[in-house]
Amino acid sequence: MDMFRKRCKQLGLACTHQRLIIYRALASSASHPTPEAIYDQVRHEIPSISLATVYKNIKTFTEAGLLREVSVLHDSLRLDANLGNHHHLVCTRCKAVIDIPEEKLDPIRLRGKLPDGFVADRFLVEILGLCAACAKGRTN
Amino acid sequence: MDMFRKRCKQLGLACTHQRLIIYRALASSASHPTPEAIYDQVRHEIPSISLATVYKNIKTFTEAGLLREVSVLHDSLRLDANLGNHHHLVCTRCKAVIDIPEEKLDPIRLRGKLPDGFVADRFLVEILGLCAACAKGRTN
DNA sequence: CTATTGAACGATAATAATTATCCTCCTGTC
DNA sequence: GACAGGAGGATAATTATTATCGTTCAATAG
Ligand SMILES: [Mn+2]
Ligand SMILES: [Mn+2]
Ligand SMILES: [Zn+2]
Ligand SMILES: [Zn+2]
Repeated sequence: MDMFRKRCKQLGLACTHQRLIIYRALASSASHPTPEAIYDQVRHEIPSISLATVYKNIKTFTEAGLLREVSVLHDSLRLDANLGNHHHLVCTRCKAVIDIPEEKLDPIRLRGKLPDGFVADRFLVEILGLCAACAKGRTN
Repeated sequence: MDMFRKRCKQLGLACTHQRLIIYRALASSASHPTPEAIYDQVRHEIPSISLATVYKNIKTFTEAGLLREVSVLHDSLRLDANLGNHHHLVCTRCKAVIDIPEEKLDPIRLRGKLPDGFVADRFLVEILGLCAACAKGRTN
């Protein structure tokens, strides 16, 4: 956890008490928590912390590469009337979603058994990257 | 598009003018639109339509299996401090996210070239299904 | 074709999630 | 220890989504 201090220095971020606790809460969790869940966790140690601080630091950490968002498209509901099996290209910058046929990938196959009693229904594959427009220039 | 009338009858849904136009907007779009985008599109034909109607019918269609949501976890931000390569099991009922090592799947590999000028960065795989608790009983 | 009726619609309020604002305070540096 | 700028806290504002409720319309029976 002293490694966190170093990373902050590298990144030019102040290593505040709040940041340390927030990061520790995240790093010690296996549940992929929401901002609210982190807030609830952190309040055990810093009862006076503001939810806005949690949000701000989540963003800061994510931009710094200390954290990842589990889903790129969580900001707004996106719908698909194409019920056939296919995958998606997702532009991480403009959030464009482009169909690609499933034959464009080697088949997705499990090796061995899943943990717990998890019952799998289907595989969802997103190829993250930049769409043509975003890959080129600034303006999209 | 007359097939839509049939599906509605099968499902016990009234085939309203609004539903027809909303569904047509979705079916004819390749962009995986947001509810707002559908609303804007539909308003060309039904200027008086309510945004709430669009939301309600999106939900109706999704529950009926006429539509799919592109991302299962769009409702709230979920964070991950595990930066190593791994995949996720996602419970579609309680939204639990569980890590699985990438060796649990055959490697994801592209066959041939991607369309457009899309520049891929990484593959994101989610195994959708039910977690142990949700697979068993009602209460979770 | 008309009457009937429950489902669906439109308007809008309410809730939830996230971001912005602004003033105060603390970390990092000298 | 003093200083400056970034960071935190409180809270307002914004955005996304859902709930409420009175009115209207699609489906069906007569
Ligand atoms: Mn699609
Ligand atoms: Mn993970
Ligand atoms: Zn793009
Ligand atoms: Zn579950």
